[in-house]
Amino acid sequence: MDGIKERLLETAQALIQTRGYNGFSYRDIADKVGIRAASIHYHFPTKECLGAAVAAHYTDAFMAELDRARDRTKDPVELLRAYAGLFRRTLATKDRMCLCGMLAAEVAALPISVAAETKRFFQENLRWLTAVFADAAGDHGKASPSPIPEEQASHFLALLEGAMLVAKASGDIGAFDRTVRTELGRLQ
Amino acid sequence: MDGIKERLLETAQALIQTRGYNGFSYRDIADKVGIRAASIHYHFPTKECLGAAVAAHYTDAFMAELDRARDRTKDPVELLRAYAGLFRRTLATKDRMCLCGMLAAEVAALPISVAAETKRFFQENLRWLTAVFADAAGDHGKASPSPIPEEQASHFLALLEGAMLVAKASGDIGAFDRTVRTELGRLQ
DNA sequence: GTCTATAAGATGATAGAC
DNA sequence: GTCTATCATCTTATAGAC
Repeated sequence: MDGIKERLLETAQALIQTRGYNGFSYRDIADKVGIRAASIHYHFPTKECLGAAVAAHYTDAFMAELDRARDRTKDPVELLRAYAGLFRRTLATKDRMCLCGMLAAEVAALPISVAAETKRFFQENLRWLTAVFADAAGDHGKASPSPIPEEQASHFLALLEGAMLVAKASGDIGAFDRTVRTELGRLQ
Repeated sequence: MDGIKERLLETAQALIQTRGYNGFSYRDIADKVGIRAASIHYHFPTKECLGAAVAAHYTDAFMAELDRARDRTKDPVELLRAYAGLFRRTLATKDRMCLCGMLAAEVAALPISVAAETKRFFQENLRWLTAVFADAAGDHGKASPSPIPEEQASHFLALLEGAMLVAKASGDIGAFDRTVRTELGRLQ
């Protein structure tokens, strides 16, 4: 099951994360995997199929990691640190953008099924983050104006996606780290 | 001076903002402007020239608007509200991504001169925002841990760029508005 | 499952007429 | 300045052999 289909998915994912959906071709994948471009159509008949499969696989893997983190700890700040860590790993180890952050920017140019999978990534992430922030609010006895969990979630996700863009444009991952550290410190 | 060169720039800008640098062609521009694709090469010999000119023009116009805002008021929160308003206009009136936010995501796939202009946009924006936050810090007599203006600038820019991505993926501009309103309220 | 061959169209770019 | 014509190359996708 760790066959060629997975290698195609991972290679396509890397290409989308660095070049965008319209910035890669079947041939680019073929050259990296060591197969002919036409052969890819056997596994993924169209580029839309491939793109949707990549986005779905990415979202599922992402959410699975988040659920594992939730099994390890219930501490909200610790969970948010783990959450930010997922984004950091993408940026630091491969100099890639968040797959769905990239696709979100291009959403107007995407086939519908790819756009739909992109939307799902954000929906599920916002749901997970909202639960974490709602938990955190319950911890303290509602101090100060008590922020809305949904807005905190949207804020945190936007901050991380944007910090990745700033880091990529500046060529400085430190910018991402500083933004995350400050935000986590503020939440504590 | 409001001739065809400007129409080509504006059309190319709109295409990059919605489809990305690799998501449009000379023919796309030609169809919208009412000229043949080959004729564009007279004004912009290569796609790299065109891309760099679009980014440069965008950054210059953006900074010019910010300087005008600075002439109107010195109130930091009012300036940040105006700053966020520029991003909102892009998102709301044309459903476009910030040009350089889009290019930042694709930076690994860009010709060097286009990547360089993208970097300049972020540098100049961070410089402007840093000055605003430094001003704001001087207003009060250094209350609490006194945040670093450079980090506040990077944070604010990242938040706006990311909020645009979240809004685009969700198909909900309200998400952008809520994020901005909450952040401005927090800064007051 | 992967290959070759091929289609049908898009792409960035150039040459030369008007 | 804009056109037509043309180029070499790339792109997604299909058909059929192995």
